[in-house]
Formats: sequence, C-alpha cells, structure tokens
Amino acid sequence: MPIPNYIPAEIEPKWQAKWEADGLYHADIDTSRPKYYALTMLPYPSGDLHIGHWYAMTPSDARARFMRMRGFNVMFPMGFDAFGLPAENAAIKHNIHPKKWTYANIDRMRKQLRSMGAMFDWRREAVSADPEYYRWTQWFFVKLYEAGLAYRKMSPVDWCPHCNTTLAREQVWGEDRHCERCGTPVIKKDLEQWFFKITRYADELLSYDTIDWPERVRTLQTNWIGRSEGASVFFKTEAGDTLEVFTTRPDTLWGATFMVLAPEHPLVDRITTPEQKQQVEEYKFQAARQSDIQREAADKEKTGVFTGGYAINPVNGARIPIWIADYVLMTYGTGAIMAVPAHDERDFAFARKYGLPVVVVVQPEGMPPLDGATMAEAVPAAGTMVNSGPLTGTPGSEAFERIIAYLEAKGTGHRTVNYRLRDWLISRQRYWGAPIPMVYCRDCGVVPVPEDQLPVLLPDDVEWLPTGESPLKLHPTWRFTTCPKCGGPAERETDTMDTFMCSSWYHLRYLSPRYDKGPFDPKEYSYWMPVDLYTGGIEHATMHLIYTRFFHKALRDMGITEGPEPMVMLRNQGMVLGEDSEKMSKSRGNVIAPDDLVRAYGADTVRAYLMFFARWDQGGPWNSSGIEGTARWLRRVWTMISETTGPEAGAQKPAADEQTIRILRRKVHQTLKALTRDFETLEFNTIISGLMELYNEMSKARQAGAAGTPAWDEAIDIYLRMLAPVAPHVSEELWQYTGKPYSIHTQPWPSVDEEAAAQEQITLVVQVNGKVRDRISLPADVSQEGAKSAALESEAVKKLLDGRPARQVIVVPGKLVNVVV
RNA sequence: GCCGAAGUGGCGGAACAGGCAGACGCGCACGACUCAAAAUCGUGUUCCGUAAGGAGUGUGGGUUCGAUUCCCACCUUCGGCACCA
Repeated sequence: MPIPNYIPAEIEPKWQAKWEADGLYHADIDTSRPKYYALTMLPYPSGDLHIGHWYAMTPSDARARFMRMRGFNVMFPMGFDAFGLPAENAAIKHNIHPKKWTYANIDRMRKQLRSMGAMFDWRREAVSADPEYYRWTQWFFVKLYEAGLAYRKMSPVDWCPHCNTTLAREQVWGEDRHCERCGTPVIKKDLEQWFFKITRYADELLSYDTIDWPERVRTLQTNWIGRSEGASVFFKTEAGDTLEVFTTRPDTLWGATFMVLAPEHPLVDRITTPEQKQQVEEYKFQAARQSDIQREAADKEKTGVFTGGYAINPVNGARIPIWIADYVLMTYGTGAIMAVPAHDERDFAFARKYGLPVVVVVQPEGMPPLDGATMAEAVPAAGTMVNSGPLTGTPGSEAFERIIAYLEAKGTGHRTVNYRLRDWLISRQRYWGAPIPMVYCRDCGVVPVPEDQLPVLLPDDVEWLPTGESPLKLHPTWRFTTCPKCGGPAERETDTMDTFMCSSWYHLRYLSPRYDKGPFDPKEYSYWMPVDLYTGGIEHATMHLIYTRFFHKALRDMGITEGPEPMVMLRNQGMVLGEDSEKMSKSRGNVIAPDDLVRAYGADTVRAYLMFFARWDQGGPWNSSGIEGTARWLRRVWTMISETTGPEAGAQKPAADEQTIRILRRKVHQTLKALTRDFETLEFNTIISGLMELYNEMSKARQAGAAGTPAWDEAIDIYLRMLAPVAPHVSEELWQYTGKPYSIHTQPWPSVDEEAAAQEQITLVVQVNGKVRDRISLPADVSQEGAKSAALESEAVKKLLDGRPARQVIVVPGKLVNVVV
C-alpha cells in the first residue's frame, strides 16, 4: 500500500462527520468519573468567525481534550449571545430584520465552528434570543425583583445619542466618556430606569479566596469596586438640618474650614440665603447644563459659589461656610464633603482660589512645622495630630481609630465604608433584547408578569427606527395588556434588558438547554457546577465577569444556585493582532480570515500555530510565514509515521544500538513529563515546541536505525496521544494508520516512565569565579566530593588556578561546580 | 496623578526552585537534489574579534560563590481608573 500524502481537506471533514455521528463528544452525567466543566466565552453572532474566536476557543479545546484524556468527564459546550445592538444596527443599515440577520449569522458560524474540530457537545447549545432561553432570563428578572434586588428609579443616566439607548456605567469608557460599542461620547439624561442592586454584594465581590483567577482581573475588579474605609460625620446647619459627609480622613476633622455640596444636593435650597439665591441658581443651572452637554476635561479649574449658609463643626463648634461646587459629585458618598484644605489637594486649590482659611491639624514627621497661611500645597501625608482639641498629640498610626471612637462616643459620627461601584442599569431603549417582564397598572402599580405567562414574547412586526423611544412603545398593540393582578387595563414595560443579563447565566442554560420546568435541571447542576475552567478575553473584567459573579451570589441567596462562585478557575487569552501589529479591522485591511487558513493549511495547522506563535495569555501579531513552520512540522510528522509504521513497517530493519534506544526513550518520557505540566498550566507555546523538539530527536533516532524497535513503537504511540489534543484530525488519522483502535480521543493520557526519563550521565558545568570554563560528563549519581575532585582535575581549571589553591568550591548536585579563587 | 503588567538575538519567543542565557519556530546564509526554479533535505546563525578571548537579558546600584530570576532607584511601552472626598 502506497504512503498517502497528508491532505487535511480530505481527512478533516471525514473525521468531523464520524465523531459527530458517533456522539464522541457527548457529555452526560457519569458519577463514576470526576466531572470537568470547561467553558469558553460564547460568541456574539456578528457574521463571520474571526481569528480571535479561534484563538480563544482552540487552545481551550486542547485543554479540555487533555482533561478528558486524564480521565475526567469533560463538558465543553457552545452557544450564542444573540441579542444586542449590532443586530439592530445592521437591521437599520441593510433593512433586514434583526432576527433574520442574527439567525442567518448563527447558521453560518455553526458551520465555521465545526471546522475547528473542537469537542463541543452541540446537544447542549443555547441561543439567548430563543424564547425558550429568554423566558428564563425574564424569570430571573422577576426573581431579582421579588428579592428586592431589582428596582426602578428616576436618575441621571448615561445615554448614547448614536445607539439611542441608556448604558450601564461599565459600558461608558475613557476620559471623554464614550459608548463602549460605537465610540460616541455619552450624554446625561434624567430617566426612569431599572437597576440591579449589585452594590449590596460589593464586599463579597472583593473576596477571591475560593477562586483561582488572574491577578490582573482581580485588580481590575477591585479597583472598579473601589472600596474606601472612612467615617460618616454629622454636621448641623444653622438652619437646623443635619448634613452628613463621608470622609476617609476623619483625623483631619479639626481642620475643616468649609463644606462643599454637590450642586444637585437636596439641602442646597434650604441652606441658601436670599442674598445668595441668584448666584446659586445660576451655578446650579450651569452645572446641570454642563453635565447635560458633555463632561469637560478632568483638569479644569475648580469653580463654586457660596450659599450664604453655615454649618457647625461637631468637634469644635466652629462656624464654617457652606459652598456648592461641581467637583463634589452627587453620585458618590452623600454628595457633601467637609473641606480640609491643609491636607487635601482639591480643597486646597479651592480654598486658595476663594480666599478660604487653611488650618493645619496634622504634622507629618520629619517635616518643618506647617503653616496654613504660607504653605504652597496641601500635605496629605499622615502625621501627629495638632490643633485637635482632646486628640492633639495622637500619633498618625492611631489617629484614625481614636477619632472614630471619639465620634461614636459623642454620637456625631461612625465608621463607614463607601464604594465606587454603582448599581447596574439594565434598561435599554432598544428592540433586539429580552423584554423586561413588568406591567404598569393604574390601580396596582408595578406588577411582575407571573411565571406561567412567561416568556413575554418579543414581537416580530416592529419599526426599529432610531427615535430614542423604545421601539416596542411604537408598536400599535403590543404594549397594551391587562394587569395580572386585577385584570384591568395595563401597559407593558417597553424597554428591553441589557444583553449582559442574558450572558450572566448562559453557563447554567448549557446544563439543560431544553429543560422547561426551570432555568436548568437541578440534577445537571449538582453534577456539573461550578465551572472548572473559564477562558476568555480580559475586556470583560469589569463587565460580564462582575455581573456573572453578582448574579450567582444573588441566586445563591435565593436558594437557586449553590456555592460561593460560578467559575473556579479563570484564564485570559491575549489578542491576535494584524501583521502590522495593529488591531485587526476591515478598514485597515489587515484581517486574517480563519476560513482561508483552514483551506490552505487545514484546521490542525491553524490550531497548532495559534498555540505556538505567542504566549497565549499575551497574544501578538500574526506572521504569515510563521505558520509555514508549523505546517512543515505536521507534514514531517506525517511522513515519519507513515514511513516507519503501519503497512510499510515491514520494510524497516531495526539496527539501533542500546544507547540510541536509551536516548530515545529518555527524550520521549522527559517530553511527556514537561507537556503534562504545560497542559495543566495552559502554556501552549511550549507544548508545541516540545513536540517539535521530540520530532527532531526521533528523526535522529530513526537515522540511527531505531524504527521498528519496541521503543520506536512506544515513541509513536505516546507522540500521537500527546498530539491528539492539539491536532485532533491528523492524530486520529495516523492513530488508525498505525493500527490502533478508534478513537485516539478516548485513549488515556500516557504515564511517565520515571526510570526511562532519568538521566544516567550528566553534563557538569565547571565554573571558575562564576564563569563557565569547562563541561565534564559524569554519572548522575556522582557524590559531591566526586564532582568536586573531577572539577578540580579539569585541564581548564588547572590552567586558570595556576597552582593557587581554591578559596572555596561550591557544588550544586547534578548541575555545576563553581571554583572560587 | 493613582493602580497594574511588561521590557531577552533581525523577529515571535524559551529558561519549571537563584545555577550552561537564547530551547522551538520564522527569517537569513551556505550546501545537496534539479537543466533551472519551487518544494524537500542537510549545516550554520546573540554581538565584537581572523583567533585567543571579551561583552551581553531596558538603565544605574545592591545582596550572593553565582542574578533574565531577589531587593532599591530610574527610564520606556502597554492596559485600567481618574475631581470618588
């Protein structure tokens, strides 16, 4: 039988069809084996599968396959995050219905996904725009509402004038505060919107004790949540109102020389005196207008207006003026601050501009005595408290705790924690999303749609003109309904949900995508959850990855889910850039299309090259000639195996000596050991280089006549098993060729023969004063003394010592000897 | 400004616990095969130097017998946040 050529286009579709027909990748509950839930972020069906999808998915697939060979019952599902703005924008642009556009893309992408040869269990596919899916998205909304975690509030919210919708705080990016999707700067609008109380979980979200997530993601989330410890302090105004402020520096309380309120603060009108009224009104109007138009750069000069009112400092009775200024934000803390210009940069700038007094109350060690009248800048450093009544002299290290105790004893303040995190705004004034399942009744008020009436179906016949009004509001009949409570006339909520709501629980729908008694089958949940390894891009660190953790914890508190976290281990891949090192985009013309690559090289080569060309967690620029090297390697492996095994093997005449066999087996088992570790830690680039290196070694052994020996057969067997997760098609084809039983993908991962991997001779590096001067070969079990004397016997050492005695000789067993003169 | 990550040949990168820097691949050079080219195979490839030898992991210092690895300071690049009290 002639040796066939390696033609990926022939073998890849063949095996894909067979695996699918055999249900090779079906994952079912099997309590006899440990489970492993491997999950990779689901794609948005935007049209074509791009190289970024391959980069995220195929190494994740290789890892899942490895775990399967390691004896785990592995589930690796796939689905589509199908609701969202791009579909609607495409609808507007091309006059195609968003549903049609989305489902056509899904069909196309399903085919492309199959060309990867991944071990997706397609029976578990879930599509978030299917009524059977969003029925449960809506059900979760109602559950959150019933638990008091969803509420409706009129507030100034971020609005994208291009997408014509509100956005969550997380979807507003950069200094110019632009829309995450289209880049248009957002504006502020006062709207009645639905929010989820994610802030209730702020503290719990800061704990990562039970999960193995990258430091980077944890830092991003921690900063985003922005916890600060401080104190609430109650000031009394002269009008008799209580003014609560939040401060992280209660130790500077005696230095508060004025107060500042946000212009929108509810007490401003009561505090303002008639003489100041006009000025205050003008400032308020300007501030509101400014936030309405666009936020100016952060470094703009501080402005403010005196209200004419005064407050009393609760610790020293000082009468201090109350100002309003737009550098104080209504959305953080209480919207009011005590200003301590001596020790806060912003307050200092404000005080100098408006001639307000500066009083020093903290004297840092090692600094000349501070003087409020002459200091050129604020001194925020900690130090001994001065001019602070009974607390004068308190050292910096105790100041915080002592002032809190003092405030709590006097009843004028207490310890508080504040967060930067805001509640999650989930209303969207768009069509292509899950309708918010709420009804407004004139008599009963806000009423959730009962469970047996879900889903609230999204109608197909809708005008999706971008008017700024929710398209569902313009539908002639859809919004009119009856109240589930009293049966009277009522109206539906016409906003739809943020798609991040859909993706917060998709990992649960995969468990049982057709289950109709709940969002998921509890039996499947208790077997598969939590997700053991979650892979995806870092760009979701402060969006999807925070939302899904919140979601899980909220459901846990309702008894729907179990355990502290949804995903135990998280790993992020980097990004594949264009050959010009720029982000790939159609306008730059640097897009690499995976379909073209599969046609030219086959999926196995594309998979292997994606794993090889860069560190997976970093990514990097694509290199068209680089992939040739990977293609060459797989062809060589094919040639070597087809020439030395299978029907051709009889032609081989083994002629290898013992030494060759020993070296071959050692390299095989050393590689196996290294690759096992690299698969565990997701270091894909060294997996491929290890396989290339072993090929090179086997090639040498073949020259020395190793082919046809039992050691050779073992090498081929182990080689193919190690190759299987990386290149599933070619390994399956060669596995069959070598006469092994179908399928290689149900084979166990080989085990290391430690004895074979052991090195019997070592190369000892001989250094003189830390510089390599010689290398000597010694038995691996040589004693320290033996290594030392062998090194001192070395010609190179003798020459350099030139008769002088060695001052010190350091022996590192198995590695080197350093002779110090 | 604050927080975080990263700087290694012409390029992507490797070095698992402080012990041979540059594995593996690309590119390049030379050779074999060929009438020739491509493909394929082989050899070489950090820099300086003909060589002996020397230098070398962003820069400067430190710890150590020994530092890409640990510590300090700085420079550069990238990412996030940014009047958050």
